[in-house]
Amino acid sequence: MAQDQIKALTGMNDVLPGQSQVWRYLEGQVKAVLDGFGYQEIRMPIVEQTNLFKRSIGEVTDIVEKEMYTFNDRSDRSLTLRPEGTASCVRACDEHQLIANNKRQRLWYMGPMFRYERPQKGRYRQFHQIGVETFGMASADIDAELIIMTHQLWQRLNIREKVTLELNTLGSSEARANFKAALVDYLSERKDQLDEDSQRRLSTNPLRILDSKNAQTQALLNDAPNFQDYIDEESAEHFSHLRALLDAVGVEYVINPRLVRGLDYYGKTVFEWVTNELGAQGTVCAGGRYDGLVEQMGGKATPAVGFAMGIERLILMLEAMDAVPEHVLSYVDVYLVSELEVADKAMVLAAKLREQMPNLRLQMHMGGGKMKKQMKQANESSARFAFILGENEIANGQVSIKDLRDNAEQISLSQDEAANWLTEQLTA
RNA sequence: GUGGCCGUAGCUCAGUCGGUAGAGCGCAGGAUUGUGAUUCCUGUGGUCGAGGGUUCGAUCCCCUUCGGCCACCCCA
Repeated sequence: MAQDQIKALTGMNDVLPGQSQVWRYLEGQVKAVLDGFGYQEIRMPIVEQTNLFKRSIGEVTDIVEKEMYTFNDRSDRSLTLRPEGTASCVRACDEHQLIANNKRQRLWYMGPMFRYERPQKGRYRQFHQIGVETFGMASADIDAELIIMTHQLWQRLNIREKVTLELNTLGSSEARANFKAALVDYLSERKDQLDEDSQRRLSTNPLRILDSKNAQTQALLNDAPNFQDYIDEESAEHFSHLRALLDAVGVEYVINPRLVRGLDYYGKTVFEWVTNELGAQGTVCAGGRYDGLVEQMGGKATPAVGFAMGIERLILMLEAMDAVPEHVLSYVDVYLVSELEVADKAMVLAAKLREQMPNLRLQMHMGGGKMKKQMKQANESSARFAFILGENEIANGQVSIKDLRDNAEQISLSQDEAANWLTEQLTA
């Protein structure tokens, strides 16, 4: 290997052939579920004005303070590679009047996000999310729909048993502010008993202290102010409505009063799907309600709920659980080999088959070579069948077919019958 | 940003108490001029992550640096 070889940047990964098959499988399953619920795709730019993220995510969050890929372009404007999708989505919806006058929208997007963090398992500097955002719907039924939708996805992906839904409500901004003040009062008096990180969070993001992994801090929190005493009535009703809907549909959840979420814009419902299959990065999908964000960003007050899931994390899960179906790795149905003398006839047969079967995945051997070599290529191609053309077959208008998976007897068919026979085999 | 572990062939790893390296798998060819996945034979494989220091001599010891993995912080 060359020493001065240029390599991919830290935390930015190539998705190689084979891996990409799994990505396409996952994306396909997600799209199928989204289609089933009538959600529409929206595609936003990957780069935005830096201020968009500062305004939406919150100036004092870690994302904005130290994790953004921010640079000046040639016109000296400050631009940022998006660290998440919600801000861009809200911007696009407002800019194009998609949510004017509380018009309802159910939207999704998929693509790369960028955060300058130290990579570790399930966390990369360029990572990929599938995000879902809904606008114009204030009642808890849409919160429930989103959760039910993800629940259905886990079932489709066969990972349902290994993910747990954690649920909480953050209440109204007033309730949250009151609670935050009380919490800060309580903890400030006991500051010396807090772990170092939590002491810092006391001034930056006190609610996050609830999330602390430090045992002593958690013990201290047992006697701290309880959010139940601060929650506003409307949020409490919203939450119980959501719970009733999930109960009715049979989606199980765990109430986690200490689930807070890092971004400033969340209020009322927050949820996370977590797993212990992935080491430290156990959150596979997370979201919540952000009724205040659209207005905060200069639009009209518009209720909104959404979530995002991490594609890399889901793929790690699929692999950890061995939940990738066999057929996903196959990318060829038929591998066509031929003797050099009839290679042009093979081209003609391939063209004919492709015309008759638009969905057929047919790969042709190129460059001739010995039959042994061609068959070896066929075997490695993931094809189920090798189609063999030699002078004998051409003389009889036939094609020989070998099943590469089981050791069935090789057969010969008339070339005209091949398409029908294949259709039968591949749909069986 | 902080901490721990690790960098030897395409991959997984061994090794040299300091004398410029080896296995398995893979890959290529052949046994088998119309047949893969099994078997057998042959071949291909490396500036031992990079730079510097000590030394007659460094892949090995020391320093620096880069990269990877995992964890903290934080998040999908």
